[in-house]
Amino acid sequence: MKDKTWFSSTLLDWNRQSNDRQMPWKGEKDPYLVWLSEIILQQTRVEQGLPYFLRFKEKYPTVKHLAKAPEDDVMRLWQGLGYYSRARNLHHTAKHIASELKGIFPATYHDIVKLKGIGPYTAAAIASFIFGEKQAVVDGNVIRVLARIYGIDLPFDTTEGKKAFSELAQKLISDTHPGEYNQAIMDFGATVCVPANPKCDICPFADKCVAYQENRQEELPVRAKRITKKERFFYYVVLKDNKEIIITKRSANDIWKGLYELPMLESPKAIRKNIGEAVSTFLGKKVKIESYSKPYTQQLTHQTIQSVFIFIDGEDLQNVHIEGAQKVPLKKLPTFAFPKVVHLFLVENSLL
DNA sequence: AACGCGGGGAC
DNA sequence: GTCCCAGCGTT
Repeated sequence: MKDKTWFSSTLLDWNRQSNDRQMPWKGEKDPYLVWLSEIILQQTRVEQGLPYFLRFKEKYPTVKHLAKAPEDDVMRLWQGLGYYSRARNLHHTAKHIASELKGIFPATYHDIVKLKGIGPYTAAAIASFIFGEKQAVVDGNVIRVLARIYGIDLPFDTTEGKKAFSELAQKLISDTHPGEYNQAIMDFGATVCVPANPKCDICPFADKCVAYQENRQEELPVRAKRITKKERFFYYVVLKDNKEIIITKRSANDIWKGLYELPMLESPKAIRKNIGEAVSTFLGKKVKIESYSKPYTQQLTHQTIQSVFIFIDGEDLQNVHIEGAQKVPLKKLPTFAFPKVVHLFLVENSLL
């Protein structure tokens, strides 16, 4: 019979009998390290985030180490992981904790959720794992597990849907072992109730699972909105001599904010001719194009970006003036964080 | 309430 | 190709 604790006790039984998922931050009692792991894992698979967690823990073992690091160093360590606002907010909050909170991490969900970069999910995770507070996490795993077992076809990416899943999650969480419960439901979603081809044959909920009983596993959960991709065309200008190169920092509220790149001209559509003119206008002086790199196509979640790198013939770096640009020794390039495509170009051309 | 934000892996 | 991933901040 489905009594009040049916869900949580079934889940905790599964966790103790069948869950062998190991991760370095599991059981961690230092709130800084749990916080760090949770930020890294936002919208990121464990396997992808793991090496980053180990590198951050090694380089910044405490919140104070992180707080006194230059932002460029933090971005450099985050390079390649994506969603770079996570790194900026992580650093911002580390400085806030070190200076305003005397290095002490807040101890309640209410106070934790106020921190920049920490929302309902991360606050619930930290509050329950570290402080034993009864706050249910709601992430992609939890939504999928609950949608299937309880047959919820309300779209989860709406205000109404979010509220419904949060309330159900909070109703189901274990009174006595909230932290273990939160960990278990996410492990369960990540290993058994997976998005495609869930392992219903070994699922302890199967006989009560609405989705399984009605064979609707692939239909649940329901998302309301579909992602629309936009196309963008980036034309990068390689301005270098034997020892220096010109780079710029992305500062607009756009993709890759906080990272560095080469001077770049963006076009709403592919420029098929007169690229020389466009580049000359961009640089404010007549230039002759020496050659082009191969086109680099990058598939991101919300946009497709095609980038071409343009080599300029006989350019004199002294006479180039680009707003916000800086000339740096080639040797120093490894200290800057670049978007994946720029990094790849630099590596393929032996500049990095 | 709606939108923007990376990169990688599974299918 | 599409979808999803230990979500969040901004507008």
